[in-house]
Amino acid sequence: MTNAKRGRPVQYDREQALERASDLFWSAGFAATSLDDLSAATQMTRPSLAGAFGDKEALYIAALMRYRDASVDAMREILSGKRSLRTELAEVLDKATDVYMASADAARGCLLIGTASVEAVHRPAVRQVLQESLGAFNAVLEERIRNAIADGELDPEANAAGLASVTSAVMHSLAVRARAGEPRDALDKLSDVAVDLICRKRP
Amino acid sequence: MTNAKRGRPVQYDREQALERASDLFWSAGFAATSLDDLSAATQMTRPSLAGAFGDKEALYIAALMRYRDASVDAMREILSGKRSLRTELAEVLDKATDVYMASADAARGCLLIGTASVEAVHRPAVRQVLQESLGAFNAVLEERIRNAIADGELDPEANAAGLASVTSAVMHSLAVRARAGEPRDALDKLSDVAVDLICRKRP
DNA sequence: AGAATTATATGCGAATTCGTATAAATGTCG
DNA sequence: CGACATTTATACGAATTCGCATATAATTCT
Repeated sequence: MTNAKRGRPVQYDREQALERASDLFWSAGFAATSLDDLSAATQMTRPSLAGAFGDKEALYIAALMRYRDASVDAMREILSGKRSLRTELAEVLDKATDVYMASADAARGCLLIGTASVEAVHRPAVRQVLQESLGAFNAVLEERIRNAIADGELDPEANAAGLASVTSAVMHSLAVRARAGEPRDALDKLSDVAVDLICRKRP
Repeated sequence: MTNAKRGRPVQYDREQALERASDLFWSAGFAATSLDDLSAATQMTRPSLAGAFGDKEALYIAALMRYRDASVDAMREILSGKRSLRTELAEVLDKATDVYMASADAARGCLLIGTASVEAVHRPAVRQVLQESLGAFNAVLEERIRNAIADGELDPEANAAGLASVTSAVMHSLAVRARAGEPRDALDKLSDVAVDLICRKRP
């Protein structure tokens, strides 16, 4: 038996192509990004794109998932539990804001919140990825908060799920506000207040 | 001198046209809504649309502003100060969620957050409307919270601007999560926790 | 009544857009 | 070296999309 790859070998780098595609989707959104744009950015012809990823929606979803996986990993790393919850949460929000405002031009916010939200209504597959992704971020937060309760940094009766949900809400808002053009210090103020509120013990 | 309107009178109702246009933009977003769609929904021909509103972006912006003005008014009405801050904030979030999930089909969230965010990056005019709108909602919240501090419902040292910002964040998140397909009770839980957190007095 | 003014109706045209069909290229296996 | 498998290159076609150009309708002013 033989097991080597038959046929002409692929010339593109799948990961790199996804990254370039993400860049376009991230700033212009799904609907305003054409296959020609994607073809030019990835250096792949349209038939190659189709062969590698399927149609435009499939490529978009692959880009969303890659973004989410990397982002969830980065968040989990920060929330290692080595430092206080307060410190780690502040860093999560700070680093998220870095990403949301990273572009040299207008801030692009979060790929998922900023661009998948629009498509979610008419594209069930996108909606599902978005929902699952929001849930994934939230789960990481909730687990870390649960540990903080167990460690006594938060009150024993604190509501881990609820506090995680509020923390998620702040991230969603940072993403929206970044894309709306709000300045960095406005976003930082929100983060500061939120961390204070979330980490404050009961009266 | 004469001052009556010359020429053929307009047949369309500007307000109604804007409402119908908003409906399309709200569910499909700006980029995925064509002028033909808008023409069909408003019962106006494309030249009439152009004459009445300008190009597609101008029509979109008019729809955004109309939506914002109505929404800010509704919010201001609820935050009249006749009841406790806690009660009024809970109603704001509850009524907002009603709107975000009103559609018979997939939830559409907030027209501004759900659809203007994507366009904001490449369309400065949209970005400005979005930013101003977020600010307008926030200002109404902040004023009401300031009153609650003066009335003693909140601590005298409470940070009105900060608490308003967090309340805004929760609304942004409700809008995003609605569009992501999250169920009503998940949104309500977030609202409940947030109101508790925001209205809780210091330890 | 007729001229002037403004709105609506119809339709054209240039440009995009997306998927695929066909042909050429580049590798492996016998 | 030749048959086969798979990717890339080129190009086509059908459908949209948007703005405008031209023609028609409805109203007011003289």
